[in-house]
Amino acid sequence: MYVGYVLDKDSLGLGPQALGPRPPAPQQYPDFPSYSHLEPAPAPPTAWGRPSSPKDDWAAAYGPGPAAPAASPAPAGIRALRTLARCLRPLGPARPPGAALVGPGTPSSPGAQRRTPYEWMRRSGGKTRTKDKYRVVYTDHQRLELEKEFHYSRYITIRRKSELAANLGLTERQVKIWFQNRRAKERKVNKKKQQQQQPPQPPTAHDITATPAGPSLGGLCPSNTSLLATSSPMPVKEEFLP
DNA sequence: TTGTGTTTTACGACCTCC
DNA sequence: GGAGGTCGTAAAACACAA
Repeated sequence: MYVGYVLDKDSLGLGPQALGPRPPAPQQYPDFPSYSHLEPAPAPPTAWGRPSSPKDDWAAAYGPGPAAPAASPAPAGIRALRTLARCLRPLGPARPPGAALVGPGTPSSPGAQRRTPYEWMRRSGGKTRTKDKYRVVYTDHQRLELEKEFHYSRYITIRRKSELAANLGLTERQVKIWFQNRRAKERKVNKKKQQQQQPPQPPTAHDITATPAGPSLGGLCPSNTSLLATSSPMPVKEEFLP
């Protein structure tokens, strides 16, 4: 997910606070003064319907019991919603807001949890990830919050990771991996952008030594550009400031 | 409906830092 | 040695053209 997606949320009524430098207001996190996006909203609609759990919960969550009910079977109007969302989202995500977040029978716990039962598949010779529900799809709310955090800082602190995981019903491992994937995605986008801007040239040492923290960010949309332009090279969380 | 391309989660391998 | 970084990749989820 990316800015375009977040902007989508804006267009859908989530408000401008969804992006950009966080206002200094409500100090929900004393050590994180500028962070205010975790409004006391209703519990995030996690795909698995429960708060973050220890890794050992996986087996229980994926156990023999019936899977969590579908978040919502795609209604007739969903198509139209998707089309609309796509129009609003140049680099749109795979799943638009409002669409079914998880399919029927979606496992109630993702990430590290699924490590346990599939261990034999991945480790042993015939490793395959083709057991039903190899991965979950994060909810819009989860992605939005992760995106906001990402736009605040490309690298999440341990403390924020904990908080975010708890608030979003994810594991810390999932948050960590999400950030890793998000950075990878950003690098990919930047690389693509760079290649489009300049004609093909043989790789130079500069290309090879480009640092992840510094590249021009925000090629995703105008608002993102302006947002990131103000945070060069990288925003620094207050807890890291002298 | 189906085939195909893209995006999103998740992992393993490997590296660096403390 | 453990945690977390990048990189490469697998596979599910999804969009869309044919």
